[in-house]
Amino acid sequence: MNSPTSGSLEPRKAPVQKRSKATVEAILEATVQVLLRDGAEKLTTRRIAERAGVSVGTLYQYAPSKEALLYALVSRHLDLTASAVEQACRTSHGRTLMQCSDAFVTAYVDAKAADPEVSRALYHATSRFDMTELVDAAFGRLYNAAHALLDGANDAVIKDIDHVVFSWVAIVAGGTRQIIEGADTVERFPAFRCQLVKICRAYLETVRIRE
Amino acid sequence: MNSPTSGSLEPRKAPVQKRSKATVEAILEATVQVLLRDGAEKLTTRRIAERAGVSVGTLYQYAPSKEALLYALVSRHLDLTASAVEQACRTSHGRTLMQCSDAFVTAYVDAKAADPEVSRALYHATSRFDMTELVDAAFGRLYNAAHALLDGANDAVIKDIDHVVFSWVAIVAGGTRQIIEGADTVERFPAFRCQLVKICRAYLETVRIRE
Amino acid sequence: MNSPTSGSLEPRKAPVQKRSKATVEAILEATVQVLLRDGAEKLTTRRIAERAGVSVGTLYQYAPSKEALLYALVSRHLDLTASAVEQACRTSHGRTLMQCSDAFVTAYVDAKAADPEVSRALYHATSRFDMTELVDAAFGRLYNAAHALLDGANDAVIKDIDHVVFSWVAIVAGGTRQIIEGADTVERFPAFRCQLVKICRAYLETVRIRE
Amino acid sequence: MNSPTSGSLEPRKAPVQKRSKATVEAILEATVQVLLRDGAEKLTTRRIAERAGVSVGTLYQYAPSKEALLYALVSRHLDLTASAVEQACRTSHGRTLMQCSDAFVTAYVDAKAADPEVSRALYHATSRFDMTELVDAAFGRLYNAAHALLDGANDAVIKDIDHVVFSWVAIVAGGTRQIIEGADTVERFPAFRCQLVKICRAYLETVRIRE
DNA sequence: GATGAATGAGCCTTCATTCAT
DNA sequence: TATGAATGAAGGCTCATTCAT
Repeated sequence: MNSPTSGSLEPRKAPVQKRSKATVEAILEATVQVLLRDGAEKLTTRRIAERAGVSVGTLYQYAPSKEALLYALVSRHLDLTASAVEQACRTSHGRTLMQCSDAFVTAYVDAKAADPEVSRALYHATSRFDMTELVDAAFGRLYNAAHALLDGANDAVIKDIDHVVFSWVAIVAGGTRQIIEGADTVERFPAFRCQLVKICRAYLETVRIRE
Repeated sequence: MNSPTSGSLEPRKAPVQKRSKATVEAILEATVQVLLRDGAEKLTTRRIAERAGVSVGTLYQYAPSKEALLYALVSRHLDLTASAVEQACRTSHGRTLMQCSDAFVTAYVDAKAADPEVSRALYHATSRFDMTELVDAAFGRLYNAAHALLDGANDAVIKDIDHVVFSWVAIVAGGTRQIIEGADTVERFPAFRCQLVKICRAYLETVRIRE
Repeated sequence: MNSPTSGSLEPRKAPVQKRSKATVEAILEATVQVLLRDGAEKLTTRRIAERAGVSVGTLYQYAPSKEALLYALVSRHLDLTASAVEQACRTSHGRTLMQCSDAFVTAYVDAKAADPEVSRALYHATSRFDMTELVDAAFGRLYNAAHALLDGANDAVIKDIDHVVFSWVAIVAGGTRQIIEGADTVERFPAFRCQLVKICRAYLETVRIRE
Repeated sequence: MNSPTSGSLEPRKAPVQKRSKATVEAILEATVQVLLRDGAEKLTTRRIAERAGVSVGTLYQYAPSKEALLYALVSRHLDLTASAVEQACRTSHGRTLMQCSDAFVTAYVDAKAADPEVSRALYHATSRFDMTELVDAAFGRLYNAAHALLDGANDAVIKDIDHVVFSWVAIVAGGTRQIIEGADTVERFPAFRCQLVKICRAYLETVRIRE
């Protein structure tokens, strides 16, 4: 899932020791905090280090660059989401179309909603720093998972499956982002989740070929 | 629609004279150009002024800050979109639910797809510089338009209309953004548009109360 | 005489206006001053700007990098020296071997001794920042000039002229540098100059083939 | 030979134990290696320690600072050269002027040419970090040795001996440096050495008073 | 003694913004 | 009114040096 463009985006040293591990975690956590409180604009290495309670030097001992920090953070987050969705798809493989739909939607939404603040911060990071590759890779995984899932539904065949998958993922991911980045995230989320389930059921119902 | 955080985001002088107006236009246009060609990263006042064929000094005569430039640009873009959607909603007021759905969806999508590159650039700008208020205001308009539209459908009453509107707008706007910011915008767009129409029809169908 | 390695080492803007020209001059002069007073170690852009009485920003308006500053300075200095020597060689072309020797030696030494402080500063700069190309180019000019000069002497033919030129230039340039970088530059220089003249006469006398 | 400006430049602990001595040696050797391979630009304590196979902490146990390392290195190198020259002078004491000349020149040149790469690296180091005192001290020894040597020549008395010694040493040392720092060190060196011998003979011949 | 994680001063450079011409 | 030279705060990052383990 990694393919750095220039210069390493990999952590500089493996956090073998406990202390180090904690430091790395603190730095990543601080990055999110700063992103959240001060915005991507003010996300400076000094602020990150400060919030993490370490010096800039220490920060650079673990991350080769500011960009790499975001890269790591986003990579991890996307991986978590993709994994959760893949897992759900595997579990629901062979069930009914409606069950598949629900599984996919709730897995994705719940993954993003688990920590909406973090999700929001990383949405910011993603569009500020070019992370196209990371995002594309993650979406590739989602497409594959969704494709396999629909293919395996035990009570349906999907017409025009490629377009369906593409559009389905788009509205699930895009809709979710819309909510999370929006003004009143938390309160509205449960209702949206509920509606999104309906939307997807309704949609897939229309593109199925009953068997 | 404006409520700047600090300092005015309004143009410094009203472009009463023709020349002024042209200059303002050139500057805004240049801003988009730079955004498009060089990316948000390299969007500097010097570049903008250069591309616009004026000096930095002149630029600052018409815009109080770089941020204001983006603000104006995004504001205008969002306004265009919202207006297009409002127009479509007005036109389709009192028609069937399906007609309403199609009208809303296609109006929104087409507004964004008219110049996908510009849309993409402005998505970037939006998340780079905090423009929450602008975005929220625009969404407010969309919500209102959608609400009125559904309310006026001549063959349906919508259950739980607030949540429906909220979620509907979310997937339309979010899905569209997803596509536009994605890797292969242009090719995939028509197919997505087509599916999105289906998705919304199917959804609204399920939340209607037939009359 | 210029062949920058990476990134431009050329001045960023041509100093067309008087003010600009003065600024550029002040910056270059300041660079020498800092080099002299604080040493190459402490040659920072901030110090240079400070001493020049301008801001760092201004400094960077005229020089794309700190390295370029040194590059320009050294380039100019080497060019002055080489030009002076070439001129002297041209003037003495066709005279006696002893006259040629004297002309070359005094031209070189006097060029370097004109402002020993500056010469010293630039010796430092030269070995601190890689300016091999500049130095090599300048030496190339010296070799050529010396070669032509000896070739044109009206009362001698030189044995093994390549080696002679090479060694001759080496001791003239090297000896001069030694003195200038040494502890008591000023006092000792005249005596050295006088001896160097003798040295070179004696040497060339031994490698001549009388005609 | 040492009179540091601030802080001691002496090793922190006398390397009484064998292991210590070996460590010190490894560190110094590593310093040269890094200087040679990576250049003075990249001569960092971390790299030195790494190459020496010790930790930075250990490095600082034996050297009070990076500068001290270079100081020690240069000091040793200059001492070697000066010693070699002194030895040669002692050996040739009382011989003919020409023999004395040859002895001095070849001793110096050969000392520097023994490992031209190291010499070159240390020339760099010398002008990078202010080592005036070290260099001056070394030259003092050379002057004394040369003075005594000429004084003791069995077939000549030198006119104006102070100036002669000064200039003689200057061209020998300066010329040699010129070659070693130049582009094509190795190939040209033998020829230069040969010419330098001639130059010095010719020179001293002209300043002798035959007895 | 040895280690290497942590420190933080300080470096080079950019760029939004101002203001004298 | 237009210009663009000048400003200087601020950013990312390095590296000599220290000190708890």
